[in-house]
Amino acid sequence: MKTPLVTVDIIIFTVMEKDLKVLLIKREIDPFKEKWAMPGGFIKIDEPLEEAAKRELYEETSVKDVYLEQLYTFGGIGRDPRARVITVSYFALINSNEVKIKASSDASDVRWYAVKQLPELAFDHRKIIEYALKRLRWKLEYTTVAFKLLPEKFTLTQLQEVYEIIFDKELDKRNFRKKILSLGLVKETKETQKEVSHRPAKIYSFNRSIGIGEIVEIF
Amino acid sequence: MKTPLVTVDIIIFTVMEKDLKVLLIKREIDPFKEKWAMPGGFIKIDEPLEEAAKRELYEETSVKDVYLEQLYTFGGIGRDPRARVITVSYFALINSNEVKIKASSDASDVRWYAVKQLPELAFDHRKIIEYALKRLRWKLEYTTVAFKLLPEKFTLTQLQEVYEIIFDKELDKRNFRKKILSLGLVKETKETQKEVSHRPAKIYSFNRSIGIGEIVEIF
DNA sequence: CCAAAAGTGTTAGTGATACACCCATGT
DNA sequence: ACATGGGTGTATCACTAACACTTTTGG
Repeated sequence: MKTPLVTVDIIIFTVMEKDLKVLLIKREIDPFKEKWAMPGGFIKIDEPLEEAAKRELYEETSVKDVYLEQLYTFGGIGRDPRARVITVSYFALINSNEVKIKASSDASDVRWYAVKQLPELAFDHRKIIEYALKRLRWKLEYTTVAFKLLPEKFTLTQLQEVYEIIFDKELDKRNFRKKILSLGLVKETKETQKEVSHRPAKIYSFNRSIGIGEIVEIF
Repeated sequence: MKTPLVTVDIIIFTVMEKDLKVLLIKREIDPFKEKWAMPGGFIKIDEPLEEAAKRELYEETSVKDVYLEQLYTFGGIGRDPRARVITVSYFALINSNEVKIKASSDASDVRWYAVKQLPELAFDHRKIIEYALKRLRWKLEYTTVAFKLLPEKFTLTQLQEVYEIIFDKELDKRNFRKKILSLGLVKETKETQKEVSHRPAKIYSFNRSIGIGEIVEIF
């Protein structure tokens, strides 16, 4: 029986330099040579899907330890000019600290692009990124995944910036804090910001008694 | 290159006889001979995924014209004892009127089962149904899909019953009506219920200016 | 006139929004 | 002392939740 090929693709987001970014790789082979694409590739016959996604991400970008969830399976005919290929796409988040270490890990053909300034993309990857972006906004509104875009310890202003950047909208500082604190999502640490030329902010950490990705209506 | 096989499976829900039901088929061949399974099967090499889902559903159960959306892609190794099989599952809703015509369409080995009384299921289908049920509850809360479980014209009590059955929880009649009417989800028709031995209810229809499945916070 | 389900308003409480000033630190 | 971002409270409005009786029809 003829059966389609199966790939996984990973769309990984981070917040960096006050911008929402995705990690892309420049293709070195046809089809779509020289175009940019999300990390991904064919799955192995004895490999679970999510593991394949992690493996491809690590092989191609040296990025690991990310929040990962399945996004959608794209299976239109003609996605790939060579053959029928079905791709199971995964949605990943990583915090900007780890990114600094890993993004430049190999050649310069792996880059973080601001989602507002994407280059020409291979396959149907633009469509996939748009879909992922909707999911990301939804996830921020209704779950606690935002914390996966921040390091272990953060200030409330940093947290608010994550929301503002992704929603592309300013939020009221007082109301934001009231909401986050009343939901008990974070706990204070004893630390404060260092070496800032203004009043230092309190440092918080995520309240681990609430699961990351758990459904909590935030806005 | 070795590549997995790809199937689609459809989990179709309806509300019937004051119960939430799913359509299952008794398998006539191994593996899992005599066990019940969701409709589905291998996709064709030149067939879009969603079309494959519709085709399998129609071939196996004569059910068509359903609300259909992709649910999740299950790809664990060992799902199918014969080979590596990845299944793209679809989530479908149909209203109980159409069901009456079509459910008994062929042999008695196609049956609607109450989700609370499922028989022994093939493959990982129980897990898939549980996942679908969570999605269904979520969809009812945040979108307008409930209307896909009702005929074109319905009473508010019928609508409320759909919610009560799926949430497995009683709702306040006055508050429910206030909410539905204030969201403008329905419009009154000129008709009323006939041949009931009590005050006849007004008949409503879905307000088509709001898309089915559109996100609207209902509860 | 009885049974059955339809239909309808008010109140109290909770959460959302809008808004402006003082505080702590480094230079 | 000034510049910078950190941190805080209150009032209004909208929405939610709880709750019981009257209406219309058929039998």
